[in-house]
Amino acid sequence: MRKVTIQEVAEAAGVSKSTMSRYLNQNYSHMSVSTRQRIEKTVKALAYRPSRRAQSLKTKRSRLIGIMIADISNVYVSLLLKGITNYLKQYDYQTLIMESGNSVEQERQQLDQMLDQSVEGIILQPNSRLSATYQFIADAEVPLVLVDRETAPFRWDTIETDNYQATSRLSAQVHQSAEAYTVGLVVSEDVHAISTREQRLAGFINGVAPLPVQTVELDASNAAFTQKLQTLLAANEHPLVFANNGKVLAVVLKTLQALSLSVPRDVGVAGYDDWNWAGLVGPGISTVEQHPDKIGYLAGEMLMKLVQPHEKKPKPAIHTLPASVKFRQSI
Amino acid sequence: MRKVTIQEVAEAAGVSKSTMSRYLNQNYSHMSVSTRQRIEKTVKALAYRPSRRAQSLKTKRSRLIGIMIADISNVYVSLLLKGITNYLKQYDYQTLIMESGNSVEQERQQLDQMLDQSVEGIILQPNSRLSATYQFIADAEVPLVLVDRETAPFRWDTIETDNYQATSRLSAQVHQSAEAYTVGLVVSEDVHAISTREQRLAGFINGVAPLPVQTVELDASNAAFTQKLQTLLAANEHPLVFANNGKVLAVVLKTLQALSLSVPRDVGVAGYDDWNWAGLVGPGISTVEQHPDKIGYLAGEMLMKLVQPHEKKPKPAIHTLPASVKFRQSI
DNA sequence: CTGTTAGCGCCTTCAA
DNA sequence: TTGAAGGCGCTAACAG
Repeated sequence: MRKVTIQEVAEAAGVSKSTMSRYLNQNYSHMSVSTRQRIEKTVKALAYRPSRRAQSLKTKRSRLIGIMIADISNVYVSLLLKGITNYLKQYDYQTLIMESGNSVEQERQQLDQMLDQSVEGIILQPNSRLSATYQFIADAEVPLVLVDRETAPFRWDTIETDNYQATSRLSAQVHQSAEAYTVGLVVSEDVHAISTREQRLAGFINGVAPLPVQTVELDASNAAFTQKLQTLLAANEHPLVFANNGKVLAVVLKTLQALSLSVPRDVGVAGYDDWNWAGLVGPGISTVEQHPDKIGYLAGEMLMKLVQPHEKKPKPAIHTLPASVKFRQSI
Repeated sequence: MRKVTIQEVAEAAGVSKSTMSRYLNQNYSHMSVSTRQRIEKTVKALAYRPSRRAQSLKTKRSRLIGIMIADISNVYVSLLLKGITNYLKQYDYQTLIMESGNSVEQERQQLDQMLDQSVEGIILQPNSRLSATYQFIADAEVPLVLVDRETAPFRWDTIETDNYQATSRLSAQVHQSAEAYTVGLVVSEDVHAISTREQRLAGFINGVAPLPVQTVELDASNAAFTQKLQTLLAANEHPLVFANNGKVLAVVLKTLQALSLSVPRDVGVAGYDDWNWAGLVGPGISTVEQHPDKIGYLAGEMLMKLVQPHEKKPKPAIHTLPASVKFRQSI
């Protein structure tokens, strides 16, 4: 049962390809009712469905939108995707999802492939902080919306969390705490690679001020963190550990468990939670909860505005969404 | 900067479209080195990239494979996707990802759209248990691989976890426990809708036998579960609660926390864990950990075998992957 | 070694 | 109200 073409249905219905095409595009204006019904029946009988490829070759509309994220196994990202598809489902668009694996080169390759597939628009969680990196997308005249992270200088619609504010509010809780912390320890992946991480670090420093703040970078292993922590404890410090994202928070908690450290007696803990599980762990971990689904939904909305032919295009802007701060017993 | 076509590069390089096409498809066999280099330079200068749509219209190869899952925000699914893309990245294929929202009708619509986009193959987490539901895909001669769940009668390659075995092994731990459980309580979404859930229920009953087993269905709220649990406790039962998937486990744990019940003193808990967080919660929750990334990877591999033109097609089979059972203190 | 020609499946004037 | 013809960007014989 090979795919049937417009030619074949047309013949079966006893009309020309042009008439078929008119039917498909709902140009019923000047078509006799009888022809229309005849075509309708034939289409149903043959289970005919037009080929998008052929259509789009002609019309330049692929009905494809590209979504480029850093890591698809990330919970934040999966909720983001949920939000995007949730908005897009009312439209007749399909999503081409690719992941960059946090590599700028791979990202570029994948984006090129997206363009090759003639996507009509792109939602991007950028790996690079430079707008110039993505200029080629604008050159190809493909609408672009950034999510989660921003690039400089400002150029495209960007939807992100209010990281500075939220982190600041959460970490300021340290001043209400019965525990007397002597140092803040921010655990993060490469801080300066991504705008978001920098914003959170800055927010933390602001929130706990005048407490001194140290940072430790988390790579493949947790060795650096473990060592840093033990050094601090050996020096009789009382650290407040801050995990800069959900993945890091998981590592931090597992490390503390492995070291049999008590929270918040030995160390305080706070951080970003993507899983919504932090409330169940230990005494309840104080966290920032983002709303990636909302970010995705809004990104979908923005992109559709840019893609739809007849909408007036709004000026690009940065949209900052508030995050929820959950105060629990871990500080 | 509109997209440049093969025609334009050909003219710029002073060759015909055919020669350009040969270059693109690496048919260098009978092409003078000078032409080749000239083309190479022009292509680079104009930043030319061929249009996949046009190519595929001719060649019937879209380089697109469709992935249809039930719920994209599910952690299991995001790891599954990771596994698939992880395998596919060595090939030049893009993924069209859609979600069915656990609805058979929506699933059908989306699958139709996938076929409209001329995907070369489909990986499907089916919502229906009937193979007949998906016969139209076979009719369209599009290779199909099922993941996570199976349909009957057997017809396509299927990659899934060994749910019965794993659940059985985990729940058999009840016989080693110091706690004297009097009843098993399986919490699940609609058990008979999905093969996987039935397998787990059966495995649980087998593992805890001869302990009596009750079930409770989880819908939007946790009310039914809460009530059932309180009834059992009021009757002085000592229940072992089993959460049939990761989502349900989260609800169960949050409910127990809300009721201030102690684990395992008041109730024992075990279940399926998608997050890998269960070890951090309470006394450590005994769980089955699946390996969705491996399922995805294998699914990608199977599909590529079916899609690649020159491979000999293996007979379809059901591939059952073992899960890990983590014994912790919650039983 | 390279160009000419004829489509792939559909849409879109232009005529009839 | 309908059909014929041309073309979207590319590939693949077939010539030369």
